[in-house]
Amino acid sequence: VTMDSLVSSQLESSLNDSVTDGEKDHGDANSSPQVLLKTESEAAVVQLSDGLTTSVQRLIQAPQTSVIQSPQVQTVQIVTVAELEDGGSVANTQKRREFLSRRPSYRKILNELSSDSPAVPKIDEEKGEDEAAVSSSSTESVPNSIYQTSSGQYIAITQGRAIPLTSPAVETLQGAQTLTVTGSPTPQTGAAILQAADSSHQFFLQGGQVLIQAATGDIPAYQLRSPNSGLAQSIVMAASPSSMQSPSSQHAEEITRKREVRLMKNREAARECRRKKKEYVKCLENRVAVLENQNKTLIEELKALKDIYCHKAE
DNA sequence: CGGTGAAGTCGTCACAGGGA
DNA sequence: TCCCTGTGACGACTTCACCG
Repeated sequence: VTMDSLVSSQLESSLNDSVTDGEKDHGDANSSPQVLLKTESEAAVVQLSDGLTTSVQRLIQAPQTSVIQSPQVQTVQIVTVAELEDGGSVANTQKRREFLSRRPSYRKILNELSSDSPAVPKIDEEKGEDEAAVSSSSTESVPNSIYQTSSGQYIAITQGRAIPLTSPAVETLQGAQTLTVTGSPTPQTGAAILQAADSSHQFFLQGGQVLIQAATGDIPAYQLRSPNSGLAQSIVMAASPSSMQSPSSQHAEEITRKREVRLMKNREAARECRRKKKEYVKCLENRVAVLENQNKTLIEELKALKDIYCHKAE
């Protein structure tokens, strides 16, 4: 193994791709693949023993004066496994895009990191497990989000599905009508069950939200309200498109609805992705701090050993 | 106090990859 | 092959600090 410098522990890519794991395998240098590392300005080229060439980026650079060159703790960050082309004929942007699109998800990366190091927190596979626990009935589920489409349809997104909502039994309340029709099996103040239009799903309205009919007429409008505050959080329209439109426009309506559902889901996905990305970056920063500390400790330890050795030699 | 640039946030699009 | 999900890119918008 030849290495010019101590490089950062593999962070970005899967641990399976890492050359060695400095935190874990201090005494297991033999199992590491052979690498030849040629440092360049920012990145370095690593040739693995199996002939695979890859680009390596140095995240943490050891001080130039460092004398620690133990092969056991040398780790590299593999940025891309795309083969390096001699002429570099592919445009930079294209390469960059290729690299970016091939990155594994933050969840994957973090979970792999966490499986290696218990200090690294895992990202939950499923968001809202606690919420799901609230629901006990098999037909009950907790919608991640309730939306109104531009066509006026009121839908809930749950378990990756968009489900239209309606009211199977409407109670009249002094000009306002509640869509909250059944009590929760586990009674909870302000909690309610909402029945899906296809009767296949019921939704548990959390946070004491109730659905109030806010307008009468051809297109009923509903508001999500908290019983405590009484403030309307949003106005939604629960009319079914098919009840108002000709069959010819239903197709276009369906396309629009599908598009809106897709946009909605993508919006949520983007939010979730950004959240994970932040978590991931935070995790990396923590790891950098840990490794820096470790490095510092090792340098001090080495200095102390050197001192002892020099004293003995004298 | 208004103009301005940097940084952050959000929604949308495009696309790769995985599962059915 | 199709559909869905995750994620980078991009533009629009907001917030904030700085400056004249």
